[in-house]
Formats: sequence, structure tokens, C-alpha cells
Amino acid sequence: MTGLNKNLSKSVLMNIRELEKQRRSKKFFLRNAEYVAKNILGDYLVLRRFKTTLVGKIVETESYLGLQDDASHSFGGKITPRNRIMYREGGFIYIYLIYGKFWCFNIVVSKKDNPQAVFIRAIEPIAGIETMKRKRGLYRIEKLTNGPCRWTTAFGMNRDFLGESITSRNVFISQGNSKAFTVVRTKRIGIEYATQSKDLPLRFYIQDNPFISQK
DNA sequence: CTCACGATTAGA
DNA sequence: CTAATCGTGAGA
Repeated sequence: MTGLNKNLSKSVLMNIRELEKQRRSKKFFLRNAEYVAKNILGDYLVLRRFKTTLVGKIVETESYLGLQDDASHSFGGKITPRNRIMYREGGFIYIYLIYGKFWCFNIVVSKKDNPQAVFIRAIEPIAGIETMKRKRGLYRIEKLTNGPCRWTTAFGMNRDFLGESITSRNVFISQGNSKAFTVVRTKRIGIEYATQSKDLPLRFYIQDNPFISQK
């Protein structure tokens, strides 16, 4: 816990201008899903709304490769009203409801008609923590954002964000100021239905980060 | 129109 | 371990 508190207080020193200066460009999201998933670890997800700004460090991601990946919603070129956004060029939000109550947040990446996505599985809370606690109805920080639908709840992410840009003034990714960590690579979680691709090592996380999702 | 189910979570 | 909970997508 001591180490965690130290990290948090250090990060809070960042201000919004600093974050804006390092904002990831549209061009960055034209890269493939593996590249983006790996390289946004340590980056900051920034959500500005009304008076509060929520910031979280991205600590766990998965890549979904699209056409050839039977775990992906766009496998085999499938197009539905829900996943249509995946077929646009990278830089948009693909968010969907799961189990009737949770929201899964993805960033569409790669070029138009190459429907790849990066799934953000966990973040470390950095700023706006009181708001996150309130939205989660939970006051212990350890379980605030350590899961794909826990952090989206903490950030108030929902269907309103479907198709929105991830490079806008109010919603963006800011390049991390330190990449001094080890990246662990494993197979993806919760995709047992995918017979061919389920064991591909497409999940990435920051080693020893306390906010990695529990299996 | 019907109906099975999910890139999860909380709670027993 | 299981229930929760509803939009989505496939099929009739």
C-alpha cells in the first residue's frame, strides 16, 4: 500500500496541460491492434466532463485482430449495427453492453475496413478518485478500477460514448511519461468460445501493477 | 417474433 | 459456486 500511495501522489502532480501536450494522435490509432495494445500501457486515459477530470493509467489491455480472430466481434467480416464502428479507421470508441449491466470499452484501431480493436481491461486511478468511488458506490480503492467493467463504471462510460472520437478535447489518451516497467504477455480472458484464437498471447499488462484484473 | 447468451461482477 | 440482467443477433 505504501508504494501505491506514493505512485498516486506523484501522478496527481500532473496537470491537464501536460496531459494534453502528450495526446495520442489519430495517426497513432491507425497502427495494428497488437502495437497499440502494447504501447498504450503506461499511457493515461483522460475524460473531462463538467467540472471534474478523470484520469487513469492504462495497465492492462487486449488486442482483437478482427477478420481472422474468432474471438473478435468482427470475425469473418461480420457487420452488425453494434460493431459497425469497427470498420472505420482507427480512433473511435467501440463500447458495448455485456451481461445486461456492464460496459466493455474498446478503441478501434488500424485502417478503414480492417476492423481491429484494443480492449482496455484495467486502469490505475490517478485523478478524480472521489468521483470514481461515488460512481462505483465503493470506497476501497483496490477494487475501484481493476477490471474491464469496473473501470468503465468508475468513469461513467456507457452507450453515449459509442462511436465517439478517442482523440478529442474531452476524451483522449495521453502518452505516458515513464515506460520503466516490464510488460507481461498472456492469452486473453473470457473468450473460451473462440476455438481457434483463444490461446493467442494477445493480452498485455504491466508487471506487478496492483490494478490488474483478477482472473 | 422468439430466445439464448455474453471480451463480467458481486456475493454466498 | 451461481445469479444478475437486457441488448443483441440469429433464426423461424
